[in-house]
Amino acid sequence: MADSQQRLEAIIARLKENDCKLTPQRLAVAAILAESEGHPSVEKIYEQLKDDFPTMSLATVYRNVMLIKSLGEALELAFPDGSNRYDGNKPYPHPHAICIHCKTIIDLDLAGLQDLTKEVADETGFEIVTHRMDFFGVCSACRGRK
Amino acid sequence: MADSQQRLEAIIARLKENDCKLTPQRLAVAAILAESEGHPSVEKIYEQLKDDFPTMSLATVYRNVMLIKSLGEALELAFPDGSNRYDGNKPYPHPHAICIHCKTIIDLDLAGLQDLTKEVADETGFEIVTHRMDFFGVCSACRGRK
DNA sequence: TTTGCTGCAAATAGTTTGCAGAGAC
DNA sequence: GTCTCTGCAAACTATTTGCAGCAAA
Repeated sequence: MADSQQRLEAIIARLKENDCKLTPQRLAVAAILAESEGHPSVEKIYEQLKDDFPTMSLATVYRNVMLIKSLGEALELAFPDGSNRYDGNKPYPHPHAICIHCKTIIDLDLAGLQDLTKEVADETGFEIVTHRMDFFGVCSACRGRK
Repeated sequence: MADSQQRLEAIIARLKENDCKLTPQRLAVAAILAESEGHPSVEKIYEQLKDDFPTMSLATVYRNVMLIKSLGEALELAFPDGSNRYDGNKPYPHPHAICIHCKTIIDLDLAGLQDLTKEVADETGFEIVTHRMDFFGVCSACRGRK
């Protein structure tokens, strides 16, 4: 989609801004993050790139994902099972629905979220900076399959 | 508080139910989880127990925390930075507010949560089983300190 | 040319496991 | 007495780092 193309350009712009060199490996990682098809893990990104870059090292993927994350252009989603998945397409916090069977992750857009954040701020006296909201369940496809 | 005493008994009951032996180490871990003062990490639990059980092994803490968690009597809170903290006092999913400076974790009770879960179910077709909701920010104490 | 990036391999951190002896029931 | 649990150490996994050569600007 055109959307991911725009995201890629945004990430590249941010990299240039910070005087980072645009190596082929880095651009490839950025491209996958920009698309974020299925919210890939580092391992997934690595596997996707191995074909195009046979000498590609896992460490390089880690370094570039971390770099892009630290520039605020990718969202890290850490899960209790220790797996980390990334979203460079919507790099701001947003709710997800995760299927506990097929591990599919769906982005959500919830109306009540703004109010909820305010409620938290009022209740706790916290200055809320960010949040993490995941709903775990069984997607309709997996439910049919069972 | 009396609350944590009750929780401890509930955990012990569950352990017996599952034919688990009540070793002193296991009871000590259960007691700390029942209280869950500050939502302790495995490391924290270990440190608290080292005085009473000088030979206590970290592995034993891990094993017992995992056991109690798997019996549904403790909630695991995994964070992006890789740290895990546990709540055996309220072992069901509930929202938290986490101070990004002092790492304090506060339990929340949000009115809008039920509606939100329903909204997600309707929007996605998922059968929601559980959720994870954390708000990160700066607590009033840390804000004053700055 | 300069500086940062990559690939490799080794290091690290957090967690898990195998095993033999100890202890709960 | 039986069978699970514990402590220790080793194994493991995911991630990070040091270094020498390579490549982008």
